[in-house]
Amino acid sequence: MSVTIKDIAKLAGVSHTTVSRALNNSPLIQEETKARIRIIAEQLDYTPNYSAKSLVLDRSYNLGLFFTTLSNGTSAGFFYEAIRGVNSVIRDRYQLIVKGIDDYTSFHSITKKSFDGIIIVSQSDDDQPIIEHIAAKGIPLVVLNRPVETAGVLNVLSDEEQGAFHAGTFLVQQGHQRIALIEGRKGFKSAQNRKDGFERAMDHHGISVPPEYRMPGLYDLESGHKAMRQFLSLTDRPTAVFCCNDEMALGAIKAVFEAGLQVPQDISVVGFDDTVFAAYVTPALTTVRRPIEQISKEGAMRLLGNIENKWHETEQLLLRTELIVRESVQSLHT
Amino acid sequence: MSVTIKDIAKLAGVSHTTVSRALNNSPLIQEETKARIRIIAEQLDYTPNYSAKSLVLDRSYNLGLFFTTLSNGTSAGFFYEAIRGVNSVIRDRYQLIVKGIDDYTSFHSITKKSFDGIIIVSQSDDDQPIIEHIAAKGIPLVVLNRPVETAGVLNVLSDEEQGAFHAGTFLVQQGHQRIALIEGRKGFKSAQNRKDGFERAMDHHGISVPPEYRMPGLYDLESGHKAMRQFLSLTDRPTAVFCCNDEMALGAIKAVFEAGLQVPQDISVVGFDDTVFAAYVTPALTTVRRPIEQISKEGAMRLLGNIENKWHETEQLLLRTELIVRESVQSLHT
DNA sequence: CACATCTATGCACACGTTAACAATAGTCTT
DNA sequence: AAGACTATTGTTAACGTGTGCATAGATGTG
Repeated sequence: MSVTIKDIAKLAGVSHTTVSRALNNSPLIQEETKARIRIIAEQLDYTPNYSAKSLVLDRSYNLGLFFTTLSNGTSAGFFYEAIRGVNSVIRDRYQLIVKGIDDYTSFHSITKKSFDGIIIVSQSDDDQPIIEHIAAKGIPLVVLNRPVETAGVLNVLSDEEQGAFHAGTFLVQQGHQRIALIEGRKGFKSAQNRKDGFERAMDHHGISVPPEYRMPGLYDLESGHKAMRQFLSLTDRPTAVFCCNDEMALGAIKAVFEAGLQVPQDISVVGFDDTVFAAYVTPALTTVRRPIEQISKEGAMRLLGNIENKWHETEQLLLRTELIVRESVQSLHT
Repeated sequence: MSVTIKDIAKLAGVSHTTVSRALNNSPLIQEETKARIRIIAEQLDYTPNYSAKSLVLDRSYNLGLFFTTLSNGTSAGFFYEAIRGVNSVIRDRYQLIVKGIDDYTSFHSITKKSFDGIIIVSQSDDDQPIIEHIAAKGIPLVVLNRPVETAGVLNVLSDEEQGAFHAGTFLVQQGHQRIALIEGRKGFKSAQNRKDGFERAMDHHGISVPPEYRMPGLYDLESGHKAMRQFLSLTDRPTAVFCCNDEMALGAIKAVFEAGLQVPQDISVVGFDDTVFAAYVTPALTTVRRPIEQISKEGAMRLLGNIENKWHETEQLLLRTELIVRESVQSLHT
């Protein structure tokens, strides 16, 4: 039905071996012959059968891009930027297969034959089993966004603990003492890191955060909203709230306005991630920027290097986060 | 290196054909034999080589999910919901390959062998060539989000013109007369539809929209911001602005606040899409909801039906949009 | 000129799987 | 009891491509 190298061979009056070599630009074939074969291939609109190639070359031309989950807790902006970053690096060379790890009932089908390499955007320690599985199968792997110790696994992430530390410190420097925290989704590593960084900042500046100034969150708008309402109901309410991501910050700000109060005049809010809308909400959100697209690009480049040079570099790459000061924090200094 | 059916055959003392049949649960094989072979396969941790299967079965187990572009103009929320919807339908049965159409330099590699089916989330008439190409190759195809006439192509979309008509009508009903428009990205079909619906509403209610009440936009925050600044500089500024998506609406609202004015007291704003944050901005955004996840699920289901039953249903499915009234529109009736 | 060397091409097989056809043994029918 | 039929398994080829080895002609070499 579709055109094969044998069809080309027949028309060119050569063996299919010669066609194969010609199309792969083997030095064994005369330039003249190559040219002739290429023209015929072109005319017949020949496309190689990748299944056949894969079978004999033992390469799948597939890269996996796995997220902890596609259903919940992964923010859209994050997801988008990650895919975009990876895609911009791999372009034509591989097909990008997107999956949620929680969609797998068994890792059985993840083999060296079906993936030339895998990128995991990991948000949770629960991803460890799949990481071990992939590493054990000897598939080139890079894990983004979460520190991983597994041998032979590349690792690219940003220093979120440090970012949160800066954000916390900034609040203190602006004169805040009563500072509350809305935590990230339980089980997500980033949630832990951000909380840790925040608390280190508080400790470092001798500020204590009482239990009623801590609320759990789910990284979504609604949980930020709910948490802030809780804070507002306190008799001694905080003057500033550190939210573990921008979406929760947005929900929190909403709650403040609904209570008839102002951000930042009555209460200051800090987010994390610097999502696209952070600059455009009112007030513009002070937040911590995390170079997601750079992380995914860097990760993809390292993965390709690893696949193609068969060269394992286990070093961890830690990219810097950056505090972006906008308008959502009030200085309490007279 | 890796386990094949021949290895299993050797251990089971049968031919590899029997193993193949057993693992595919062929009725030709005795239950007892099947059981024995399955156990051995399990023990050896056998995984079929999909390249080999593909080669002989002439199926790739791949579904393509193509977007007009991954780089620009596709909003993150939209992208996320589309992938999520499709993914939830296909689950284990296929691998989902995500691509931007503008990444293709040639459609040459898109063949029946490499994709069992394709879903295009199309935003622009410029996608027509690839649609024709895929249809010509006889690959099952469903186009989402944009009307398509090409024969044999399934089509699922929402009635955006109607949604925009409702939004425009709503503004008029609230007593607005001076109504401005921030358009969507040029070349995007949705931009045209939304504009058309809006204008039909204006015509229908006998309201004219002068040229200075029309600004181009790019579907992003910044262009909405810029357009609104333009409107605010008019001596006779509009009382309401219809923005062709929520992101531009958010940018527009920002511009209003920056000018020291209030939404909706001084100026009303309507968006389109009902993105996750629409309910959480201040004021909560009145907008048109578009069932993206439903569209993508419906599209994926139809595609699978088409692939598996080889059954072409060319009918177009038009899903309803819905006006979500929140707080960003002021009623001008006393 | 006989022999070695090099160049361009072909032959045959391999990759792992499925499927058409063949073969064998057992069961049923009349 | 012979022929037909059934149930189960095996033999062999096929899918499309790449590669080790053989081959044939050309060229060089002493």
